[in-house]
Order: sequence, then structure tokens, then C-alpha cells
Amino acid sequence: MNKKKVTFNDIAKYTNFSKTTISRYFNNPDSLTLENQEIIAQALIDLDYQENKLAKVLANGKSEFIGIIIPNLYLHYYAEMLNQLLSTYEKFGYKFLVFTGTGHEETERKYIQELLAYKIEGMIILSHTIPSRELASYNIPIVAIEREDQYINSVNTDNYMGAVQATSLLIKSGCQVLVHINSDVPEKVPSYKRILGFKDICQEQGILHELVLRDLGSSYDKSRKILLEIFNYIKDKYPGMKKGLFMANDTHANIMLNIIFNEYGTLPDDFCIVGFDDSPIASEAVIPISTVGQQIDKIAYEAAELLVKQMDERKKRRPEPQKELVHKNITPVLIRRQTTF
Amino acid sequence: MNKKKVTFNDIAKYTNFSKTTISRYFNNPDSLTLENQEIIAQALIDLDYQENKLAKVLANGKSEFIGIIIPNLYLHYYAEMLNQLLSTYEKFGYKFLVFTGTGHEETERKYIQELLAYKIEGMIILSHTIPSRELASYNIPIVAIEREDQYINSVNTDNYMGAVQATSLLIKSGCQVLVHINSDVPEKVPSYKRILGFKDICQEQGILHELVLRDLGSSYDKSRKILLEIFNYIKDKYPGMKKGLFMANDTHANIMLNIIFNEYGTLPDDFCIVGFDDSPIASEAVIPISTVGQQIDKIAYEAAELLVKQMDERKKRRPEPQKELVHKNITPVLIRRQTTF
DNA sequence: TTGTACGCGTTATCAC
DNA sequence: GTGATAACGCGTACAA
Repeated sequence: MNKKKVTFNDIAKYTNFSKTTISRYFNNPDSLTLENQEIIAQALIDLDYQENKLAKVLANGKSEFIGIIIPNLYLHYYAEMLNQLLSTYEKFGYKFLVFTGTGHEETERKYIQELLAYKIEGMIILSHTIPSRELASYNIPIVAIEREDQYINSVNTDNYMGAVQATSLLIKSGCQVLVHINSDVPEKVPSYKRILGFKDICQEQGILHELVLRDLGSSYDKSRKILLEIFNYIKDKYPGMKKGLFMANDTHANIMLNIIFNEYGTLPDDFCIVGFDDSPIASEAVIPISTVGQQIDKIAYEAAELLVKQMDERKKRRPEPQKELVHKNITPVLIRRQTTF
Repeated sequence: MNKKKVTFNDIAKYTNFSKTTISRYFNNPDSLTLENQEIIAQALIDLDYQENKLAKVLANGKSEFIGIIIPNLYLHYYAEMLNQLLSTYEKFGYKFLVFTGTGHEETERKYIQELLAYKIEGMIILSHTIPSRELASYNIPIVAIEREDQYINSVNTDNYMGAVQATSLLIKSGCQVLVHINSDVPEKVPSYKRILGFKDICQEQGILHELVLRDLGSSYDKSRKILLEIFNYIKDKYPGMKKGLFMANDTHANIMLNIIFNEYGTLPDDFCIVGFDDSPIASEAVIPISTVGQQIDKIAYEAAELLVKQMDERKKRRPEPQKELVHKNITPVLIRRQTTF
């Protein structure tokens, strides 16, 4: 019952080989005769051998662990990103040690220490809490996703392009005034470029536009309250004009749509809405919402690949330190649904 | 730059203690004089020591790893469950090694092997793929969440009670005919009890009711198509009656609500809807949906606690094997919003 | 209170 | 092709 684990030693005795040969069977089987390979294979079955990767790691230093610190899994964006990151296991074979961020620097530092204690080979970070300057100092391969990334590698959505796509769609839909509603994003955060893109295109096209930048709350009810104010403000300020609303994300887009629906019982012709992310909520809204789709699968894959490259480099005899930071941009895709024309 | 890691040996030399004393500093500091504790503490800083938990595990066998196999993170229910499971780290200190299930037995078996190779101390399983009979044979502490659990411990929502709450609410809301719309859940799955609970209460109260059990599709569009058929069927079959719809989950409840909204521009008085799960979609729908809230945080916590108990037991000198399986039920909470009265 | 010696299960370095 | 033997970094009797 309480099988004490069988080790290379047991297999060696059972087969009259040495531990070394057993090890070779796993790491370099071709160096054994086919015959002997089969003998060992049979022994593994007879003894019901269970490999121990921890011992392996201690001996060769390759943990095959990647650490992840992600803010939460409440937002679909993060959940799906983690989903896609985890699924890169099939491709790269790395296992993931996951912590959800707390927003407290000290706690997240503790997490990082824990990750380092388990000898992670690299780290993917989505949490915003710890400055990239500090992260870089840990001297371990790191890739950031959609966060401040001044001193570390990163993979992000091409936020500027996304804003351009959304804004252009609203213009094509015949909107006469464009409003971008967002929180007051810091300039260093990648998504700040959405604001830039919106402004640039509006100015380029010479279209009337307005930026509404304020804290939009962190719960549905709060956001709804604030967005209701904004809705009334816009409605009153631009009467009779066709209004195009570029929302910061699909959650807000959905709230705005619900507000309008509860006001009019439908989406009137003089309102257009575009969201961001292509979350399920966008397609599951009372009317499917046009949105800018982040290619989460691609972002995750690129992040993993970028990280793997660095980790592989480290395993070489004479690793070349990275010359310069890599910041990859993944182009988003515009998804036209029923809130635009 | 490429600091070769400092070990207990280095610290020992630096402080003129032995490795053992250094080890004791970490595991039983009280056995050292305060003075010496401080000497070592300073040495750790001077040398920038980085603990190696893998070596520790190899030596004492306690990996502090829990393995998780979860179907996906696309559904909010799973994402939030993982979120809550991960957050038990603060309480119990166990780290999580996470795999997302594929639905393929062979692949998930491979995952389990990988987890075992990393010497996980226990496992939490949400994936449905591998029968509990087989899981039990791995002879490692296991807790299942909301899946077939005949041969293993589990923590589930009290699905029967949830159905009772939902059904009762519809009756109280004055509905004259009740319809439960669900997929054809196998009897061994915990959520089958929702169907039971619905039937029992309806019969007990002698109210007209109907069960619509069929595959509801796996995408929004497919589900919507099927639910539209069902909606039309119900509308035609029970004209003039106040209809109470008990949906299998909030996603379906939201789709049904959208169908009704697109038909009538509002939710007419002769339709009531209750969902299940308390997903964000329920509160973010065009009209906030009444639902049965699964207490995901509690389920996750109870699961972790149950697992920790078993793992602790194993660490005792003479571990007592578990006498009988534990199946915990967590009572759901009824959330009344605007789709019922 | 502190130290010695060995074990944990695997890989790496030499030999043969 | 195969085998000793020494790492890897830490825990733990057992001794002192």
C-alpha cells in the first residue's frame, strides 16, 4: 500500500545495470542497445516507477517552471490570458506557478521570493504593482503583458492601432461627434495609447470630439452610476447629433448600452458604441456590441515564446546577455456587430 | 553578475557555524541564542542568500504543492474558483500547479503524471474527464469540486437546495407554470440535483411544470438559436399564463432575457427568470437577473481545508487512513433582482 | 546549544 | 556502451 518510491537504484539492482545507465535510458536512450532499452522499459513497468523531477532539477538546475503574477481572474481578460498561457504547456513544456496579485507591493515581493525559491526559470508578469525597474533587478528572464514595461521585455496589444480602428469605424458609421470614455490612464501604461490614437485620428479627420477621462469605479453599480452621469451629459451637450462612443472596455460598453436601452427600449440611430477587448459580454449583450478584439491567444503565445528564447539562451555555455529590450505589439482585430453601421 | 548561488555551506563558512546550525536557524530558530541568530541574519543579508525550496523538498519530502486540473478559464465559474483557490495560499501556504483540462483522458493522465513527478502533496480536480474510480487509485489526497465524486472526497454547492430556492422564488412571484431548462445532466454529476429539486418542489406544491432537457450548445450563437426555439415553444404552449423560467446557469438566463427583450423591448409581466451561479453576467444583463449564488469563495476554502487536513494526516508518524469519504455541501444564496417579484 | 555524517533521487564527469 | 563517484542544497538522526 504505502509504496516507498522506487528509484534509479532499485531499477539498477533489478536490471543489473548501474544508476548511470538508467539515467541514460531517460536522457539519451540511443546510447543504449535496443535490447537493453527494452529490459529497462519492462523493469519500469514491473516496479511501477514514478519519476521525480525535483531530484532532477536539483541535479541539473532546470526546473521547467515559469512564474506568473496576475492581478486577478475576475476580469475575463486576465482569466483568458492565463488560460492561453497555461495552454502553451503543450508547445513548450513549461509548468506554471501562479499567484494572483494583491496590489500590495510587499505581498507581491513575497510571491516573487517564493517563486525564486522554487527556481523558476522565468517569469510572466501582468500585475502592475511592482515597477519594472525593480523587476529587472531580479536578473531573471521576464516578460510583461500590458503593464508598465520600461525596463523589461513585453508583449502588448497594439493599443494605438486598436483606437484607430475603433475611431475609424465610428466615423464610417456616420457619427458627427466622437467621445472617448476612459479612466485617466497613466502615460507609461500601454493602454494610454488608446487615448492617443483616438485623438490623433479625430484631429486628422477634423471631426468634433471629446475626451471624458475620469475614474469609472470598480464595481458594476458604481460604474453604472458614473456612466449614467456621462450619458446624460453627452445627450444634453450634443442634441440632434449622431454620437459615437468609444468605450475603454466591453464591460463599460455594455453598461452604456444597458443605460441607453433602459432609456429608449432600443439603441436609437443617433448612438453608436464601440468597446474594447472582445470579452464574452460584448457578444452576450442585449445587442451584440462592436469591439476591438485583443488577440489574447497570440499575446500569450508570443509572451511564452519570447520568454522561452531567453531561458534557452541562459542554458547555453556562454549565454549572450540580451542587447536591447523587446516590446512586441500584437495587432487587434476590429469586430463589427450591431452597435455600429 | 552571474552570482553562483550561495548555500548553507557558504553561510556556514562566513559565520563559522556548521551547515546544521544554519538549517536550524530557518527551521528551529529558538534553539539558537539570540546573538547567533542575529549573526546569521546579517550573514544572509551580506551574502544575499536565496533559499532553495527544491532542495528542501528533496530532503524532507514536503513539496507544499497542490495540483489543480480545471476544465477551462473561459467560464467565469471556473475562473473565479481558481481565483479563490489560489488565494488560499495566504491561509495555508500551499502553492498551486495548474493545468487546464483538454477533455482527452490521455492528455489529462499525462498532466497527472507530471504533477506526481513534481511531488504534489494533494490534488484538487474540477475536470470531468477522468473517472473518480481511477483518481482514487493514485492514492494521493484528492478533493473534487462539482464533478462526479463517487470514489473521492468532494465539495459541492448544495444543488438541490439551490433548485428549491429558485423554484420557490418563481412560485412566490406568482408564476402559474414553471419550466426548467437544462442540458441532460448525467445523474452522477452533482448538478443533477437541480433537476431533482425543481421536480420535487413543483410536485409538492402541485404546480404545473415542465422539464426541457436538451443539449444547449457550447457557443453563444448556438445556445441562442436553441433557446429561441424553446422560447417560442413555451410562449405558444402556455399563452396567457405567467411563466417562470429556471435556467441552468446565468449565461443561459441572460440569453433568454435578451431573446425576450428583442421580442418585446422589455421584460413583460408574464415572464420571470431565475439563473444559477451569480456570474457577473447576471448583474450586468440589460435587466439584473435573479439568480442562485454559488458561494465560490466558501467552496474553494472548504476544498482547500479538506485537502490540507488529509495532507497533514499523511505527515504524521502513524497516519490514519481516511475511514469514509467526505462530501461537503455548501448552501447557495438566493439573489433576488429584477427578473422576479 | 552546536557539529558530524549521511540521505533525498537525479545528473555530470570521468573512466573503462 | 557501461559504470563508479562526486555533485546538487538541504534535513536529520546521533553525538558531543
